[in-house]
Amino acid sequence: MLDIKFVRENPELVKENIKKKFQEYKLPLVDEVIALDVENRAAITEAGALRAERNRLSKTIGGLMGQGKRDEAEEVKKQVSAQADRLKELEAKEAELEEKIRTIMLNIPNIIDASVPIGPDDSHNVEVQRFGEPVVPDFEVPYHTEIMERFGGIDLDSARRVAGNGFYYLIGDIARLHEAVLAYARDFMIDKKGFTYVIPPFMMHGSVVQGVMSFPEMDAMMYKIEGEDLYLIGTSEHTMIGRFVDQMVPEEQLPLTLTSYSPCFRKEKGAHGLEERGVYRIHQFEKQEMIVVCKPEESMAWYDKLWRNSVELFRSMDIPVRQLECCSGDLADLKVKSCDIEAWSPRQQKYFEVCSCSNLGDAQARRLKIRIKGEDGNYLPHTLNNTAVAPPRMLIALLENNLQADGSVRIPEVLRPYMGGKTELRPNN
RNA sequence: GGAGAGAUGGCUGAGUUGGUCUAAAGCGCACGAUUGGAAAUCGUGUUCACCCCUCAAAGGUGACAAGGGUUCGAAUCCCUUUCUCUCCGCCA
Repeated sequence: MLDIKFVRENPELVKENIKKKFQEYKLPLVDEVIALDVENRAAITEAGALRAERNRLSKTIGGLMGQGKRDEAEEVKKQVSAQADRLKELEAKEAELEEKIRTIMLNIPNIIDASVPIGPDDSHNVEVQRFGEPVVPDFEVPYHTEIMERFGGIDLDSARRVAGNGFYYLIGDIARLHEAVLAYARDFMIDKKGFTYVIPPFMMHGSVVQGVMSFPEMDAMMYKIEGEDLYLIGTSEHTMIGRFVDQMVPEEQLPLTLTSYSPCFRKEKGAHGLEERGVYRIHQFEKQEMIVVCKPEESMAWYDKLWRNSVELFRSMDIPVRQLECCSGDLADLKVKSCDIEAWSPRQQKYFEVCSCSNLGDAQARRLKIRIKGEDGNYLPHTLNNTAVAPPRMLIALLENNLQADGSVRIPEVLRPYMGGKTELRPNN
């Protein structure tokens, strides 16, 4: 979310930015919101003057009452009452205008970074760099659930009976591999990158949900607990960032470099390709996440560090990846710059998304009123987030890339301590 | 889940028969005086958002958990919600 003052002072820049994002239909919003802002400030000024007058008269009444001059006090009361209607009218107008302005501001996209490639949709995203050789083995790589089944590692049929489509039982070594990946990623972020490990709440109040996402997003993603004002989180970012909403953070604490673990629950309403026989897009998964809150001038450096962390992490598990930069049209409105880290799928012989790294600039901080108490005054920090690992989806890449010709799966060295020292998984039969 | 008590500035904490609350006092912090330097002492200052404004200053409005209500006027009275503490119950 942009600052209304910024829009007021730089309307042309904001419009240029909207064009870059191929959202021409939003252009009229700029002039509209500026007009509403003028009206709103006029109302605020007039209401302020009326309240000042009311406060002054009320004090007079207090004085008169104290002296026992009841009749005179009654006279002054009438004067105050005379203004009451106008003030009420203005207050209603203020509330209405503010709501309208906020709604529009939420729809005006953040100013994207100058380096973001321009394009209308995800087909124009740009592959920046590949890391590791995308190997195509000379044997057939089966569908990921089939690999898991060879180890007796997955039961989707029972999961469907118990919870419905989009859930899974992971069993035995596959379940253990799932946890190994999370534990390794956690330790990687703690020990190698110096991030602070956090386990946040996995549920939150409706007011927090409304703070961290828009209504359509909420409707499409969030599960609600019946009879309670509680929602299951769709990502730990919800409660990790929610922690700072309306807070003033001392500058000494920056940069906040956090790595959080949580299960994630998503309705995936309207999402195509909720696959019946896989764990690619599902209602429940687990994620190790990176969150950074930093000074504005440092956010781009952190952005580069964050996506490189993901690359390093995946390469250490022998998974080839590439960095795919989101073009302007594919960039969510809140984001300044964003890229996906995609893992190589030998079966499909293409890359698929496993991490998403975003620099939100100060948009999220402004929207959620997260502020930094600095030496030279207060300011809005920049916020960033990135996926470390999100299994079971990432297990698809892990299994496919480490599958051997004889049907066994090699366990990457870094994961072995978390697998009881095993070097490979052997099929049951 | 039941009963009771609470939520006030960076912290502690007064204020609850509505009216100089323009939120006491203390601590902390910043600056200054004093000192060879420091401690102690003394003095001054010390929330945020918004409006007004070329800038600054001055001024204005709002904010005492959140939201709503009563009133000429609410930290104070009423309602709803959230959270905290104590006791009981239940529980990994």
